[in-house]
Amino acid sequence: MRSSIAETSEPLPVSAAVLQRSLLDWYDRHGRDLPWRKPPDVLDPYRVWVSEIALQQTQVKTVLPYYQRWFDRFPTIADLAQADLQAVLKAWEGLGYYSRARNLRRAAQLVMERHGGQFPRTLAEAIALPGIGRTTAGGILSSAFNLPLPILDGNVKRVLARLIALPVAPAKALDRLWAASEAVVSLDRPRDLNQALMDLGATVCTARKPACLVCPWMAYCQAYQTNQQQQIPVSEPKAPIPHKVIGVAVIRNPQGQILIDRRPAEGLLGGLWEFPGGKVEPNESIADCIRREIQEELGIEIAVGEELIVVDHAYTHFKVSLHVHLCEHLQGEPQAIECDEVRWVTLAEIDQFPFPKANTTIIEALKQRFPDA
DNA sequence: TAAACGTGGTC
DNA sequence: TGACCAAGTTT
Repeated sequence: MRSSIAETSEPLPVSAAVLQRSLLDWYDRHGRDLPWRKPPDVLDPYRVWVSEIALQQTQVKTVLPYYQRWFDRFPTIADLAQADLQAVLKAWEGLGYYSRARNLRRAAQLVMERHGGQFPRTLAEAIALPGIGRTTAGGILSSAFNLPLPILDGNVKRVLARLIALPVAPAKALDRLWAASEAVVSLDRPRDLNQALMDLGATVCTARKPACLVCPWMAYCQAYQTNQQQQIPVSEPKAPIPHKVIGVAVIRNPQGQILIDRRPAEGLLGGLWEFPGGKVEPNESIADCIRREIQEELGIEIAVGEELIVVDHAYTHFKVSLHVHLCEHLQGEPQAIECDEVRWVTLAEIDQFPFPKANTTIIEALKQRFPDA
């Protein structure tokens, strides 16, 4: 019994066989040559898994320099499972979305416990691991084991939204997009088909100025055929993001050491180190803010000195201006009140700790200011 | 369901 | 400079 147009309409504008043949032929000639895509890497589920996690919301070019380095440090799932969280975060430093690194390590431990150190081969078992959703699971299993499972990452959403001329934002039509992805997955070459979909999105069916004239799906693309490729996919309105002004302290002691703290394990930049500080309240000076925050967070008194640098940084859902001042420790033993740990370190030691990007900018400024330290 | 969660590149 | 975008998952 068919109940609605939406449920009964075909998921694809032409047969899957036609789409598969044209796309795979294009992929054989124009697909990208990526390390996790060819043997021996593609035959190692661990390598494919790490690449899929690193590539979440992250472009290939950004991931490339991290990829081999990761396996130098954590050659096997067992090595990752046993590694210190701090070492894992240091290897991930700069990639962002640090819950990915925490989840990767935790999932490695679960693979050891549940699957004897072998990455599981079923969708349900893969999705049960932290940090692996349906897209990543499909990506890993199709790539590593050539299983016919659909994916729906940003590239595929855009490609399929254009192919079917989706009239609403992809987030509002995930069921239809998953159905289209499932319909187009090749039974012969699922690995190549999925990789081809992503390559098409990354290199031809791009967000801005898609190269429709060289697209293997030009003749079938409902967006192109109706000249809507610039308007599709429909974008969602985005909420304005707040801008916070933060006072930050570089606190030095008479030995020339600097005080850093480790952020709580979960949440924003969880487990990473930083220079202490906090949000400037209305009608509060930067210096007053820094003194107050350091008293509240670390329980010590400091003297706030000259400004070292102002760092503007944009996160996904807010922006900050870090007003960083050089400070002197006056009295009190630093306590980890609103963080997980505090340490005095020298500039020579500081590179051993994982820091978020905005703080590495501060470290660079410090090294310039104190080149002999 | 919507917000939280990083960073680098482009226009 | 600011807005937008890029191989999403979690809560």
